[in-house]
Amino acid sequence: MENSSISHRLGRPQVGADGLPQAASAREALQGISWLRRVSSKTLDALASQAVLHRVPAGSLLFNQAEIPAFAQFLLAGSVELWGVRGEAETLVELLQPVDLIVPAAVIGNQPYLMRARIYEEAHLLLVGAEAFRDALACDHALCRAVLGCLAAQFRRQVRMQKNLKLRSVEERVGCYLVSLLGQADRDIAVRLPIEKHLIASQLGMSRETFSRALSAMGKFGILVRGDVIEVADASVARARFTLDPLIDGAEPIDLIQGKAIR
Amino acid sequence: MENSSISHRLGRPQVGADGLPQAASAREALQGISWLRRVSSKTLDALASQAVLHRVPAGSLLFNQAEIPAFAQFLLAGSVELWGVRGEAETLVELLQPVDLIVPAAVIGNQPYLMRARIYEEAHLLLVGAEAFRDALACDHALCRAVLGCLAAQFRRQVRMQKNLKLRSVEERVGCYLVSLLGQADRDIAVRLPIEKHLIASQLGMSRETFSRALSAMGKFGILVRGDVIEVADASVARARFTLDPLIDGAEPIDLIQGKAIR
DNA sequence: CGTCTTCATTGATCCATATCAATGAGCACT
DNA sequence: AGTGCTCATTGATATGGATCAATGAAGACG
Repeated sequence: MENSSISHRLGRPQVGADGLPQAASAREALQGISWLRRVSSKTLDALASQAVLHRVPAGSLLFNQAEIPAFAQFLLAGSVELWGVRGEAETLVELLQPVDLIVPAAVIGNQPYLMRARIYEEAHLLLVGAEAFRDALACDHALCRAVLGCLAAQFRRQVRMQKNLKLRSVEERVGCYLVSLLGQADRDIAVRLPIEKHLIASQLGMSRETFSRALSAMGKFGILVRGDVIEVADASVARARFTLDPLIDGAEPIDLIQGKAIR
Repeated sequence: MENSSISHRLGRPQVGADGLPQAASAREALQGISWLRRVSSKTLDALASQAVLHRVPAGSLLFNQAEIPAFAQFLLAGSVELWGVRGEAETLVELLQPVDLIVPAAVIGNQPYLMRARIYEEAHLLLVGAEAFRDALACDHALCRAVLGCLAAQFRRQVRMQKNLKLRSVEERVGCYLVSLLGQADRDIAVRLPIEKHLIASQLGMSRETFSRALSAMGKFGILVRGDVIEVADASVARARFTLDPLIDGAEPIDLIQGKAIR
């Protein structure tokens, strides 16, 4: 894609290259997951002994809808598309970012997956046999709490998305999406779209064509999209038109279980 | 509303009347929650000592969006509307049925509610101070597992709804909704809509008018809606047109944590 | 360099769905 | 009976967004 001389705030995560601390072993990988920090070494050992560390290339199918989970999968690096499928049609339900669990809700209850999972950016996964993972949940309280926090964040992201879909028009969804990408800065911002446009369109619940048209229409609010770079001379107009709602657009902290220290 | 002579499969849950075993005390109420059955008496005692049993009339506001949870609320009987609100507009995200926890995701992480909760049918609630509940989660492993199962079911319902919204047209959503109400029977079925039409419309993500029109259009498939009763002479046509997808329309078992016996 | 492929844009068109407005039905209250 | 209320229906109309089809731009590859 073309690239102008803009150098402010750019930086799409490069597919394949990851700057994360490389985990040499499953044990080290588990150790490095911040929201597992309160889990005992013993349990981490037990999990690690059952675990496989996997590097999975972009495009790989992790699992399909209706499959019964074979593994609990920790996403350590890279990213994972979660697709809802119905016949020919499919929709991007979420794009999972590390570090997270890949649909623990299905694994916990040994229920069929409701979504198809595909690797977006080459991923580092840690796989634990589903049964072993459930056993660990049954044995280790701290692990259970950690997963509870993780799942709570996932639930809240779903609620946010349902509100976004049902309470906003296409233009608003696109506008808010872009504004949320901008961050704090107010003048002469340039940000790269983090993923391909057709993925954004699907996630926002519209066709690519509609998304494309909505992007051009953003010019009215001072947002110019050239290729995968969005340029904003003055963000105030856009911010005024597309007021972010912290109860829709906000981020969800994964690590909900804090120690007593937080109070 | 008018009522024909149809007597098959009728029975909207009567607002206010509940046939459930009346819990005289918080302790008994907790005891009666099947998915807490593995939680120790000690913890149930501890919770009960902090808990208040409440009977709340229809229409009451339980909490608003953006509020920080003051209580963990168990829905023992009745039902609760969860509304996503944005300015003037609001949408019914879910209608909670007993026995369930009311948005534990917010309570667990001490995060602002993303939804407004209102009593639909007069409800029996068990309230536990949020902090006390989090402490109990921190102390009791079995409770933690039970909540994990509860939350997993809630997450999966959200995913189902997002798929329903993004992958189906209005006609399909309405058709599948009605077909899922029919149950097994094939001939001469009459079922009452469980809730008012404007609530169904909001939950399915459409305007009341559109819902109303979609209902009349169901005649084409052998589904007649008269007042709040849907009558079906032969369900085969409707079932053929509106094939239920178990990964969208299925029910979610709340109690995911089974004992070893299940295997 | 040309070709193929993938992804995005753009235009023309159609249809689904929202919106606005009026009417109607059932129900509570006086 | 009459009034007002809520909820649902129905019609007319507008428009948002999907769909179909064609074009374009940017890599990948031989």
